[in-house]
Amino acid sequence: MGISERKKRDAAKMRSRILEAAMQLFVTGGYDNVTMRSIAAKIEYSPGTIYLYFQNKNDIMLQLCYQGFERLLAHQDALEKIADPLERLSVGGRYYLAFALENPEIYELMFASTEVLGDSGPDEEAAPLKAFRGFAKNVKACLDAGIFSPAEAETTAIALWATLHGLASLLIKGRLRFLPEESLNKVIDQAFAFSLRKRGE
Amino acid sequence: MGISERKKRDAAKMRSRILEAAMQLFVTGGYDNVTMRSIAAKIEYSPGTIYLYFQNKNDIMLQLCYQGFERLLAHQDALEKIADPLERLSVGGRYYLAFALENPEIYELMFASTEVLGDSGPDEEAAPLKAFRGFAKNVKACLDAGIFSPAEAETTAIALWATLHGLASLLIKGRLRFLPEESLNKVIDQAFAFSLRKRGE
Amino acid sequence: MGISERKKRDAAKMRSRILEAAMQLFVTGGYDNVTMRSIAAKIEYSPGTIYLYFQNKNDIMLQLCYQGFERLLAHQDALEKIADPLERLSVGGRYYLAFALENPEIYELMFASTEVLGDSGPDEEAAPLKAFRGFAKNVKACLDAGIFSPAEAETTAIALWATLHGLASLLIKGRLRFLPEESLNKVIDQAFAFSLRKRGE
Amino acid sequence: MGISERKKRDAAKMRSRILEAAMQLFVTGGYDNVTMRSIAAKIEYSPGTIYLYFQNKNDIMLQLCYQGFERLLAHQDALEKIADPLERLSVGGRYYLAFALENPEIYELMFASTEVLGDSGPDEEAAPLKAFRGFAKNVKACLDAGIFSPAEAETTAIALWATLHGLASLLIKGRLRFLPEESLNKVIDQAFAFSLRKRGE
DNA sequence: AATGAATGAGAGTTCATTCAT
DNA sequence: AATGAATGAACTCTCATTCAT
Repeated sequence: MGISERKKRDAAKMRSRILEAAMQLFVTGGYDNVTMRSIAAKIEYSPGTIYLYFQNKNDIMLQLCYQGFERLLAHQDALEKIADPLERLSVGGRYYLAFALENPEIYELMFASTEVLGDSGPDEEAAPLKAFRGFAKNVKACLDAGIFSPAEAETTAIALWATLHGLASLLIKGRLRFLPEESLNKVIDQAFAFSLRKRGE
Repeated sequence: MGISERKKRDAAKMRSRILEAAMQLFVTGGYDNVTMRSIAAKIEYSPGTIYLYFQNKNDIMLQLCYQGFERLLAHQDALEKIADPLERLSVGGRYYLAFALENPEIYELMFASTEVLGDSGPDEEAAPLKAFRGFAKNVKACLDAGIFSPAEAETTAIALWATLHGLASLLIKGRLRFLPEESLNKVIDQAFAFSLRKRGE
Repeated sequence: MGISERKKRDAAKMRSRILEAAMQLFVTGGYDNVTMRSIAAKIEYSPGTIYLYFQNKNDIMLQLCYQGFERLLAHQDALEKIADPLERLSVGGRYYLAFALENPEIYELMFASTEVLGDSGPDEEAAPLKAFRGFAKNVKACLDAGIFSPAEAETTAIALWATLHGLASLLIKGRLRFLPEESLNKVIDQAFAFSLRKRGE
Repeated sequence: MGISERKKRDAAKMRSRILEAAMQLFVTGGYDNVTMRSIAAKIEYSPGTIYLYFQNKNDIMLQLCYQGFERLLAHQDALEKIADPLERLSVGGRYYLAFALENPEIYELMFASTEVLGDSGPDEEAAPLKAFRGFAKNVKACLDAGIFSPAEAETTAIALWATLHGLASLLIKGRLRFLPEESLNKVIDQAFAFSLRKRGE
């Protein structure tokens, strides 16, 4: 029994190494930089070996995607300590944006690619959905606290999420580059604050 | 003169046919599905012929992109008739979303691709920027009318644009597929309305 | 009759323009820079037109080659004024080298290409042969003047020609680049002088 | 260990096969006749396979080039046995010429192509330079022995090398085809002898 | 005489993937 | 479990040349 467990552990380790290598390549040079060959070279195994641990290239990217969600969710969990719901939402949003801008490639993979997550059925969307649920919970708290006008929590959450995702996406793709560098952060902050504006503000 | 004009027309027609073919392929399977070969096959010409009308593959995608902007801007111009600024903004936003959802691939090309528009300098961003400026003008009108709290028009415009873009992007990429189909439209409407909520609403 | 003559003149002019354009392109960027398209563009005619005046690309290069020989022969003719045969040979050689280095591309075409002159029969070699004959005549004069040991003029001429051509070729192809730039000219001069050394020198 | 060695041998064999195929194609129809596809067809492998053994087409030609230099240098080494410096030079020269005429295409690649060796800096010219150095050493011996007039060894060596290269090049390119076939060899011999003529000869 | 649209063949190169060992 | 040689299909793009007009 010890043997089969060790084997399992070895296999998991190998998967990790492959994912780690893929991630580094991915961050460095984008999707096209991740070739099965280059991953193999990085972990010093042969290309064929990778296929013992992953079905194909897409499978690898998918796992990378899920890893990204896990990191994002871990961030979100840390928010629980913050008592004020609006503050929680605000800090969470900033986290989200920071994550996107620090890991633009991964973020793209997670939220803006069809290739990897594909047109999969609704059930496979578990990861993005889970991330959203956490977010939505915070929104609901704001509604309950009377910070936003009564509305469906989901609707409001979607609006806020869309704003965040939109900002992230526009920034990553350089579509806000017309803004002067120095005012960029301020504008982003204000834009997000505008979305969070309370009633009567 | 009749001859040269006919030739010009023929050439324009050919460009149209190529763009049309490229578009169809693009919509079907994304950027990678558009190969010079496949376009050629679709229009029943040899691959080389395409290079008589376009510099290279990127040129084609760029033109497709510009066509998209033209259509979008044309839509925007039609808004001028609407007197009420908030209504104008609201209708404009819905237009924008509808455009994105009706031409998802093109929309992606326009606002969410690095490949085609590239990492061009701020001055080359003319087309997306122009679209934004029209939008920003409407936002300013709302501010002037006291609908939103006094704030920098640009900031507010970016926030609203980001929301729209975020909604479009999430929808296109199927990230909101967890919503029941029948409530989708309502939710989107409400989400956008939330973003546009007036002071004290 | 006037008409047909004008037409002949026009045709000749056209051939000249094409050759001129081809030459410029050739000198600028080598053989690969001369495409039928580029020639056509330069003379502002369509590619097809060129085929009305030349059989094909090779034909053009061949004519360019012959032009080169004509220029070289013109140079040689100017030598007749020099009385001293060794001096004549020396000056001629320097001319030859200078021509090669000033027109490296053309020189290559003339003396170091199979593609253009091809494996043509001995009779088509008229031009290079003629150039050689002029050279050989000067060599013979040296022999007659007792400057070189008695030997067949042709043999001696070939030896000297080979040296010149070898120098030209090595220089053009950069195979003497290991020599310090400043001593290059001196070495070339001395090398050629060595070949021309008189008996007992 | 036996296995890895066999693999090494197999790989070396494969490289040889590719080079051999490339060489044959090269000799048949020059540089342009060597296409990756044609090599692949000749060795009955797929085009991609070649890239497992060589970086690209130029790499293959480069190796062919180096092989040529190795063979030439091997020839040169064999000269050491000859005591008389002039004789050594003479035999060496004949070797050189014979090599050039027996391997005209390779010779061209080695000494008269920019494409393969390129416009590399002076230090990359190692191979041609090395060949020249051996040659220059023999020339120096002749000078030391008083066979040629005192002069810089390098200058003299260049003069002689140029003659050899010139003869080789003119012959390869058929520029001496006007000579009657039967006297060709005699003339070449004499021409080279003329270049080697001693003082007072 | 001139056009210029069109072709067809082909170039080098890259890659995910497979499979005998 | 791991290899790594091999594939085959695909890619973008270029060019000399032709021919109906």
